[in-house]
Amino acid sequence: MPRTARERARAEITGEILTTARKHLARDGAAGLSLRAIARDLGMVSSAVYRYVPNRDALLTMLIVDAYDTVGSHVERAAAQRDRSDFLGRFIACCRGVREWALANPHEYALIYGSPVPGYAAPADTIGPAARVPIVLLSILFDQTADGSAAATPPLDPAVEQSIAPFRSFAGGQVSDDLLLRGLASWATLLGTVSLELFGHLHNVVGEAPAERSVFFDHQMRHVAISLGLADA
Amino acid sequence: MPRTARERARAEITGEILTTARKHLARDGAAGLSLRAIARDLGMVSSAVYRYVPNRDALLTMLIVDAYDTVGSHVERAAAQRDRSDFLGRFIACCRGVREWALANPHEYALIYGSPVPGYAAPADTIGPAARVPIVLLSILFDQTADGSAAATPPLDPAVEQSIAPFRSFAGGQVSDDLLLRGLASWATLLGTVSLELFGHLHNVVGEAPAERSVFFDHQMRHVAISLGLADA
DNA sequence: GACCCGTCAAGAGCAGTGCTCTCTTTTCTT
DNA sequence: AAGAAAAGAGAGCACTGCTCTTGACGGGTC
Repeated sequence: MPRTARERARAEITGEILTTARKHLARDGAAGLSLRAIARDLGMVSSAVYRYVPNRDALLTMLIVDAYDTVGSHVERAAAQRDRSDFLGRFIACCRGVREWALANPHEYALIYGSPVPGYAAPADTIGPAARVPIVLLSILFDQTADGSAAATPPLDPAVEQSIAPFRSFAGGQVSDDLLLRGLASWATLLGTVSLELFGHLHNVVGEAPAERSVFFDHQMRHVAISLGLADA
Repeated sequence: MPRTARERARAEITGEILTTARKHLARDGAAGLSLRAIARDLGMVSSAVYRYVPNRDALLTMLIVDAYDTVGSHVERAAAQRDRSDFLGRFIACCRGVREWALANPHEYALIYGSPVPGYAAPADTIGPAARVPIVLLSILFDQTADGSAAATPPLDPAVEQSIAPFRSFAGGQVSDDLLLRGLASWATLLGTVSLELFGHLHNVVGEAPAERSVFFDHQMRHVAISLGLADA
C-alpha cells in the first residue's frame, strides 16, 4: 500500500489514467486509444502521462489484463451461483457469462479475443488473468471426472495425445485426454459463436432481436454441453 | 473492360494501389495500412492516391472483399478435389483449406474474421464474397440431406427454429433446422479453433510444432464432423 | 485542326498521433 | 535548510489521413 503522499498521488493518477483509458476503449475501441486524448481528459499535458505509463503498448497491456480479470470474475461469479454438482447449470452459466460480458463490453472482448494488435506481443503477466475463464470451464470437467459421470474415454491417436501435452500437464492428469480435447472444442465453439455474433457474421443468419440471439446461443451451448456429456440429447 | 487510354491507365494504377496495399497488409496488418506509405512505394505523392481511392476505409473494404474472395476460392478448390459423395473428405478439406489460408495470410484472416476495425461498417458488397466459404460447407449438408444420410431430425423448440429464420430461408428449406444449427456450430468451432491458434490462445495448451498443431486441428475437425453425422465416432 | 473541359499529379497545409528532450517546479529525504 | 528525486510543461520530430489549390496534360467536340 502507498505510504508517502507522493506515492499516494502517483497511484491515484495512474488509476485515473487507467479509468479514462477504459472509458475511451469502451467508446472508440483499441485502435482509437490515444494517450493525448487521455491526457486532455485529465487536464494534463501529453508528455506528463509518460511519467506514469511507459508507452501506448503498456497501457494496452493494462487494459488487456483488466479485461481478462473482469470477464474472469464475472464468469466465476456466474458459475458459483449454481450448485457444484449441477454441471450443466455451471457450464451454461459460464457460457452466458462470457456472452453477456462480451455484449456489454464489445471492445474489451475484441481486445482480448479478437485480432491481436499488430506488432504487439502479449507479455507474461497476461497469461494468469487470461486463464481464469478457461479454468472455470476446466473445473467443471474436473468435477465431472471426479464424480465418475464422465464418459468412458475412447482410444486416441498417440500423436493427438502428444499434441496436447502442455494442456494435459496443466490439467494435472485429472481429466482424460479425450475430455480435454472436447473441452477445447467447447471453448472454441463458445468463443466462435460469440465472435460470430459480435463481429457481425450472423447478419441474415440469425434474427436480430436480442431474444432470438439469446435463444439461439443457449441452444448452441446446450448442444456443446451434450457433446461434453453434461446433458442428454 | 477499359476502352480509352485514360480508363486503361486508371484501371492499371488502381490495380497497383491494391497490390501494394495487399503487400502492406500482409506485412504490417490492417492498423498499419497507410495511404502515404503506399503512395511512396508507387512513387507518387499521397494526394494522388485519392484520385483512385476515396479514403482509407474504401481501401480496407477492397482488401476485405479480396480476402473473402481468396479464401473462398481456395476453399472451393480444396473441396472440389474430393469426390462429391465423400462428405467427410469434403468437410475436412474445407476446414483445412480455411486453416491453411489463415496460417499463410494471418493479417487477412484477422481482417475478416477478427475484430472489426472501429468505426467501420462493412458495406453491402462484402456479403457476397463473405458467403462463399459458408456456402461450400452448406453444400455438403445439402448433398448429405439429398442423399438421405442425414440423421433424423429431433423435435426442436419453436423459438429456436424461429431464431434462425433468415438462415433457413437462405438455405431454401433443403436442410433440416437441426442440421442448420449443427452447421452453424461447426462454423463457429472451425473459426474458433483457427482464431485460438492464430491469435495465440493455444500457447501452453497445444504444442508449438506445426505437426502437432495440424494433428490437433484435424482431430478437432473430425470431432465436429462426427457431430454433423459425417463420420462415425 | 483548334478549343476547352475533365482528369490528373503535385505541393502546401490542417489537425491529429506517439514519443523524446529540455527546462522548471514541486516534493521528499537527509 | 540543502540536495536529490520526481513530476509537470512545453517544444519539437516524424508520422498519419485528408483537403484545397495550382498547374499540366489528354481526349472528345465544334
